[in-house]
Amino acid sequence: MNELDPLLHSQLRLAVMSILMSVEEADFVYLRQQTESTAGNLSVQLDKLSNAGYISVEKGFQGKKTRTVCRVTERGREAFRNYVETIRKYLNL
Amino acid sequence: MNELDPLLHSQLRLAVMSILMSVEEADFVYLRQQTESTAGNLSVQLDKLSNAGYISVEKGFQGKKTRTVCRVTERGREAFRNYVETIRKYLNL
DNA sequence: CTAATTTGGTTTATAATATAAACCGTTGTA
DNA sequence: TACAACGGTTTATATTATAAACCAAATTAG
Repeated sequence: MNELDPLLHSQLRLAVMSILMSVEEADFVYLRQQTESTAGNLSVQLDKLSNAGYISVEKGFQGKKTRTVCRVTERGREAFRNYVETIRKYLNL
Repeated sequence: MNELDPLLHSQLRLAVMSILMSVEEADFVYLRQQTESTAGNLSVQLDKLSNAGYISVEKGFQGKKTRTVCRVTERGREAFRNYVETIRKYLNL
């Protein structure tokens, strides 16, 4: 039995990756709404995904308001696919 | 997005449940071998699953040696199935 | 027989993780 | 000019996973 990538085996980070896998671009506010997480928690988990190179985080402006846009990187896609394959074995899927 | 049962969203506990779902009875030593976990870790996680009523743990003897046999309960089966359904949404499966 | 070693665990300490609370700068608004 | 709201970040806390230390019984070695 293989190890489950600890970076992905976390409820919130998995939810974020799940969204980004299907959407290709999502900002902080949207992720917060979809995941129903607190801003602090989301911020921390985005950092971790970013530091791992699984997502890119771009801070820009929407008019005068700041806007943080996230995208999954190719590395992130691969890690996600790999996680899916691994956990399928645990779930007997 | 639903919550992932924290009792099952743990590498080792999920591995144990996965095994028990397909085997219907497994002892401590077997689980230790299959999961490649330390005895301490396994002991703790079995306790948690047991306290949650997800598995039954029976301590008996095999000749003169002690033998701890585990089985998944109906409650455990249901929780596992539910976990699978929930995480499928995260994984887009 | 007695002393080590192994087996099958449990208990306890530690390290890592997730999460929320408190905070901060900017921007609209009363 | 305050003061609330938005978009976050940083820091503190509580939980969790994990390994290390330990224990009793059984086996093996001298």
